[in-house]
Amino acid sequence: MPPGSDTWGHKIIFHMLYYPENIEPKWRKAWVDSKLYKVSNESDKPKYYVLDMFPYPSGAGLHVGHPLGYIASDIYARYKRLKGYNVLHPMGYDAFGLPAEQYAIQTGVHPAISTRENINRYREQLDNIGFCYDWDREVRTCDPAYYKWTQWIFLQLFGHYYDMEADKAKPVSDLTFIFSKEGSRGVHAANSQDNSFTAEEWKTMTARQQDEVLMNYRLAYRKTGFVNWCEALGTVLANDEVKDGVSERGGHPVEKKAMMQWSLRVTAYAERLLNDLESLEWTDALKAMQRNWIGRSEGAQVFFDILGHDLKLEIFTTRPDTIFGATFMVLAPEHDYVQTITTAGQKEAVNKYLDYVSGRSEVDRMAEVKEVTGVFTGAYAFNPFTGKNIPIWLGEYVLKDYGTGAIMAVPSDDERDQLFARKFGLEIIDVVDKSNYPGSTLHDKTGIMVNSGFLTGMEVTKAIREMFMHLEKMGIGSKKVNYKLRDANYSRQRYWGEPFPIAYDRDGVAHPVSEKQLPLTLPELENFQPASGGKSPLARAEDWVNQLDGMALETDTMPGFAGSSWYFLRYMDAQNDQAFASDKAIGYWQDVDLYVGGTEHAVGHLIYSRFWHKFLYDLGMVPGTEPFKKLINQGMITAFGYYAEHLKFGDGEDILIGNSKDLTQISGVHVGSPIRLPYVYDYLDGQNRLTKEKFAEYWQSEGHNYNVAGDTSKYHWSKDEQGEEYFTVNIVQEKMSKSKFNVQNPDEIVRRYGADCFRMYEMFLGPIEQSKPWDTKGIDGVNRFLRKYWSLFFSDKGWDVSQESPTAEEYKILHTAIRKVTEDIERFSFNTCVSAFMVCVNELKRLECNKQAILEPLNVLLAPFAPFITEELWEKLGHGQSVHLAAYPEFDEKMMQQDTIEYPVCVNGKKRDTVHVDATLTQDQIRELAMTLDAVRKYVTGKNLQKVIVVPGRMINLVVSE
RNA sequence: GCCGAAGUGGUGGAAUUGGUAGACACGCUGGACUCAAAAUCCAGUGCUAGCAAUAGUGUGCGGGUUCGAGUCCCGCCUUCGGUACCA
Repeated sequence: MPPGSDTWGHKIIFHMLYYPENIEPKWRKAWVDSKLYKVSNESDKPKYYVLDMFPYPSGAGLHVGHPLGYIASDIYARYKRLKGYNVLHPMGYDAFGLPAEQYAIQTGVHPAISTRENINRYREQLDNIGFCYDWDREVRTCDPAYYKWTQWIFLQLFGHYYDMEADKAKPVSDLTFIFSKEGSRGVHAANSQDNSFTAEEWKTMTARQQDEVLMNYRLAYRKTGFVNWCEALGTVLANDEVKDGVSERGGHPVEKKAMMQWSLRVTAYAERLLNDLESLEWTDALKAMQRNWIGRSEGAQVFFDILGHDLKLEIFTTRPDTIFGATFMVLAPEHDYVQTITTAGQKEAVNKYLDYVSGRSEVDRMAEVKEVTGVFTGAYAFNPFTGKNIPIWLGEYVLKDYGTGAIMAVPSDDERDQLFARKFGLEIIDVVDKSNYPGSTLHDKTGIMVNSGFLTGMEVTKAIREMFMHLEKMGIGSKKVNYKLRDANYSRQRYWGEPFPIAYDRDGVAHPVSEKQLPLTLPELENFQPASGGKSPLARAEDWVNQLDGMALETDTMPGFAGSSWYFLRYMDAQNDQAFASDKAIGYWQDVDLYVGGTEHAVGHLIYSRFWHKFLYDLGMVPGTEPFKKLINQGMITAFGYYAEHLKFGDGEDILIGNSKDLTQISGVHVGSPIRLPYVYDYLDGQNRLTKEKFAEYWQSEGHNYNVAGDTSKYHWSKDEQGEEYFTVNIVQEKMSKSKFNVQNPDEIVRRYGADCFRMYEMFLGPIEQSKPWDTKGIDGVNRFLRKYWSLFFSDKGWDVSQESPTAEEYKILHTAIRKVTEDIERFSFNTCVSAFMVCVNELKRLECNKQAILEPLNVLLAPFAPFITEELWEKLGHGQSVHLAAYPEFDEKMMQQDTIEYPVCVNGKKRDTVHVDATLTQDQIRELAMTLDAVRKYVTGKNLQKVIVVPGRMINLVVSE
């Protein structure tokens, strides 16, 4: 409807009605022109840093799930500004990543170009929503001016080792100095392999030998790691590109392949990462996830002799007390000793088993509980306590990177060991008597030792202590702390990531590229296919690789978490080309006060960032040991997915609609997956059935035929009593992603309802931390609210705001809202804030309140949620300065006083009546009053009144028995 | 498997410390205005029985603690996130 008249031709004053399209573009521009959201690094105000987890700019564009957290943090940032803080609230892009490279391989479009396009689109979409970001501080991890510093920090990691005594990182030059004075004896440092050498030996080593020794100590170091290798595709695959042991694309076999990889020694920081969790305002759930991820356990490192070899088998156990029950050993299939110790007779069986395991993912290996697998190596170890030779097996449930990759199996006291022993007929000796501890599980460290030599008769806890002493005395073991946390694999055989500032000489010794040469930029490439042997495409850019005289650059690139581990520091001083950020800027902003992002980053990103931050702290480059003081997780917005499952075909065999060849071709969907029917919702009947008739309509409709075939004659339809042919559609909630055709873009909503409505609707959907399905059904409610709010300021005459003094009731409504909204913002309950605004506006409307003394503070209260409408009304109220620079309204308790309180009257906990009670009455007076009520008499007559419970201000409960 | 979270009307959700279950919305039903529609406004709306007053029942399932349990305890079920190369 055009503004100015309605369809009857009646004149209306157009600004009396709320049209976001008349308001929002105007303020969007005005705020840019006036640099309203520009943040200074100098201010008398207290600082507050509100950070969003920056997005990966995918080709599907920003979807409605992204802004959920951004809107919440935007509201909080605006709220803090109104409260008088200098608020840093920046945004940027995590712009390196696999999808852009995949896209480049498919289309030939350079990742830099597609990424730039995606970023531009993201920016447009973000701008639409009215965020208060200071865009002058934007960062892009793929920008050389940014990744120069990612490379620089890597060089620091490369150039440092972890001194366990000082409990901090120190320069590798300190290490070489000590080695040349005292040899390895003088060093207590985190390392990959224990070495022992004298100062003399150190000095006589070749450069290459010294380099190998130092590599064991560096915080960024090289070691052999395993990758998912797909021979058919000639490339290394990410874990989520592998499904059931085959590549998701094409279904080719995938195996584990050993490659020399860079790693980061995050384990050196394990203890600090664990201990410092306490100081953080994170949810207990998140802290628990981090604790479990770090997985600290105290136990014993024990060495067993291997018969017929000059080798010691190192194992880690938390239950050294059960060593008398250790009847066999299990090694990870990838264990270094496997080839050495396997006997000729077992070679074939072992190789067959290794083949099987190489196609198994770690999740598969851990998740398999019903069926244990393993193979005997033919070798034996010696158990010095029982004096028996015990067989050494391989088993996939033992992982190479956890502990030492080998365990002593105690089948009596470990469930998996027990399953293993049962399956392969291995000996089981009971060593712990738990009969005194009914209800305790195998896992509990309780019971009395039996069949255990000198430990027999001891309590488990005492036996553990006793055994530690014994092992040390015998010189075959010691107390040790083990972490589940593993060093981070830091190499990717990809193009679209940060190049390593590392060059190898002819001996293969790694040298840092000089800082002056940073950034070491990516070469231009035409072809983004991996190079031969699964190497990064960079290996094909020979000129680039050999640009340093006599040296060859590393061709792998850094992983996604490199750039995202420190980006929050760059925002503090984003333009700096002398340092990653100036001391002054870091000194002012310190750390992130509030960090908002998804739980999916609970362990990965949040462990690595904390690790980098602690490292930079050790180097004196950041003032605190933790980057993120307070953190809240936003839930995911899911989409509804519609699936036709298990359709019957002709002979009764379970199949899908269409044929499998089409499916693979059209969407890459696996055969055997349920078939997706995008946007089918409108065609379903009440029981979620799609009838044959409706299917035809669905098929005709635009854009719906992603993976269904139009020829329905091949389908097997179910038939109901009326002869109606149909199949049932299952509705599930799932992640939004381009490949699922379920991405919902915010643009359309913003265009139709305005940004204010979109912002408030996203908040209104539910608690921020909960995942929930996207559905626009309820958006009209928020839209009506905004129109109603707008209408408070207008009457038939047009703009109509009164200067009258408000009544007590009006003040109470306002202050109820101020209290509720403020409390709820503080506890990040934004959905209930929106409800509180609705209640407030409903009540003011009922009173036809148009008084400035009420509407003005309310407008400021609403400004963080709906920045556009409030700015417009603020201007109309006669203010020359932005509402976003106003002062937050103060709550006044005096406005809340009430004469009577409404009490529910319950009998045995069930509500039977309500009563209004004078607010000044005491508890006893209320109790007496309750007895006189008709409703009470009815329930009490003829029964025993046991007692009357009065909870002041809350409720009255009568306890009655027969 | 392991770690973490969630489960409340037809739908999204509220109930902050153990104290009126279903706030606020959507949807639906009826009504007002209109030639009609849209928009707006008013009323009703957990379920079962009943004309009604009312009664019973009700927060994933099974137990328990309590005057009182969505909330606490024990045991399950289902869904979602992570599980180390998606970001």
